[in-house]
Amino acid sequence: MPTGRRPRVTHSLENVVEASIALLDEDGEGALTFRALAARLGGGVGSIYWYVSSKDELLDRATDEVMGRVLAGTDDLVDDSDPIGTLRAVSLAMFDEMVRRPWLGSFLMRNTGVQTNSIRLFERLGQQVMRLDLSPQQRFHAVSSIVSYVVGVAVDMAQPPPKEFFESGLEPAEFLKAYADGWRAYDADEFPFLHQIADEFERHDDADVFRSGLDMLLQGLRVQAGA
Amino acid sequence: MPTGRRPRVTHSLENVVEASIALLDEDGEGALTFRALAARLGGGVGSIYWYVSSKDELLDRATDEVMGRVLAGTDDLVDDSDPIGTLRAVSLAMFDEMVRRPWLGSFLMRNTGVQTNSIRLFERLGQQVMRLDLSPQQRFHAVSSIVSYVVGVAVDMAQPPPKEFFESGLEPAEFLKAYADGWRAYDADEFPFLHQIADEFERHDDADVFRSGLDMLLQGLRVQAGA
DNA sequence: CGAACTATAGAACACTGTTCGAGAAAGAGC
DNA sequence: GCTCTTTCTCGAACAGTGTTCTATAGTTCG
Repeated sequence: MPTGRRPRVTHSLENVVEASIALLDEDGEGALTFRALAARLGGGVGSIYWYVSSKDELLDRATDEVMGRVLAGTDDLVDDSDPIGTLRAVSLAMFDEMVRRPWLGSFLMRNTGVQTNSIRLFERLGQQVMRLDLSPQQRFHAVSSIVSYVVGVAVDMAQPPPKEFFESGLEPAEFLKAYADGWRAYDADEFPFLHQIADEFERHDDADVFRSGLDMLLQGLRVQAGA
Repeated sequence: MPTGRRPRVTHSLENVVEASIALLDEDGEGALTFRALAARLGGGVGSIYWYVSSKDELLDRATDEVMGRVLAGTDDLVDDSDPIGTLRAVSLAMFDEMVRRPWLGSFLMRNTGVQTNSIRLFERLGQQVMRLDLSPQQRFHAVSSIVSYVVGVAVDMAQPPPKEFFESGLEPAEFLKAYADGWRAYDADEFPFLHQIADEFERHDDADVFRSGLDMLLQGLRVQAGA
């Protein structure tokens, strides 16, 4: 029984990581500060350092936690009879999670010492590539490239729309149009590609773009494996 | 003639951007602070805000400046008779610059409103893709994917080696080995891929990996274009 | 009960980007 | 020569950050 004063709060690593993820989900990367986190946990700033030795470690732990969920969620996507199909399915699952949590991309693959689940995902992709007729070096290159591509798209999506978006309260579609109009403002003779592409960009879907590039990559892999 | 007191310094946007790039080159992203920048310019902190309205803009300007140099440096790489070869050459030039300046990757493609040269590079890639037999949508997807891949690799390389590297003063090669040993410490049955790959990783060259993935991507593009 | 350990709390520190206002330098008009 | 205006410099001050430190509350265990 507390002796009258406000009772002290008690934390745990799970609590801390969970609250961190919640803050990141709600308001993005900038919302995760030790003070905001402490307030959410109902305690003091210093306490967090009992469980985590720096903000970097906190971010790594949060990232690793959601990567763990991705890993678990892709368990039944593994189909050993179709390695490339599995590569595709797992990559798409990662993409989905990145759509759900745009902050993920910024921290992915930062400190593989702590982010064990990222390594597990790396391994999962690798095991599929092992079923293809490739040299170890080719396998290493293939998985590295897929990861780089996924991370690249992730970074793209991690960028919040400029603040003008929030200020002028435009719909996402309208904002896309405004962006495309920015391209159309360039000189048509000097920038033919920008003009040809503006329409596509205006009605594009991130998932389509992602899938398209992924399929190019996998097609290249297929050719390399001599299928 | 100054009246005895220390004479005032005079700046320019070029000066400011130049000094920023120098700081970034010398000690990385963390070294660029307004105070360090002011000290280097021999003036006060406030003056910088006359030329630039925020640190984000400063970073955008610095990034755009070096992208401009990449753009200029790739002028003579353009070979209209070999679109895919040109895509490859331009991408490799970007990779080279990212090796030289690891901080580049972190800021690439952040604010296309300010980073005009990034758009020009986008256009340069696009014009090559326009020579292939593809739909506008396919072209848009192709260039976006290449850029995502390049940025993904850039981000990989932007990560400074953990501080243990500086502390223990290891050679780069030894550090790579230490990293590979970390992989070998995982259970061999559960992580067959990690083990098969450890040797490759230990003696890998970033440029090889980059080229390999790029070629996969371009091979996929070639197939799509029905060549 | 008392000692040892685990864990919490919040003030204090060093550092960041940014704002602000005072004022110096340089022209423009007369 | 003198003003008035504009352009630009400067550094103190502010709000916010991650991190460190120390006091101390709660718990465990002998």
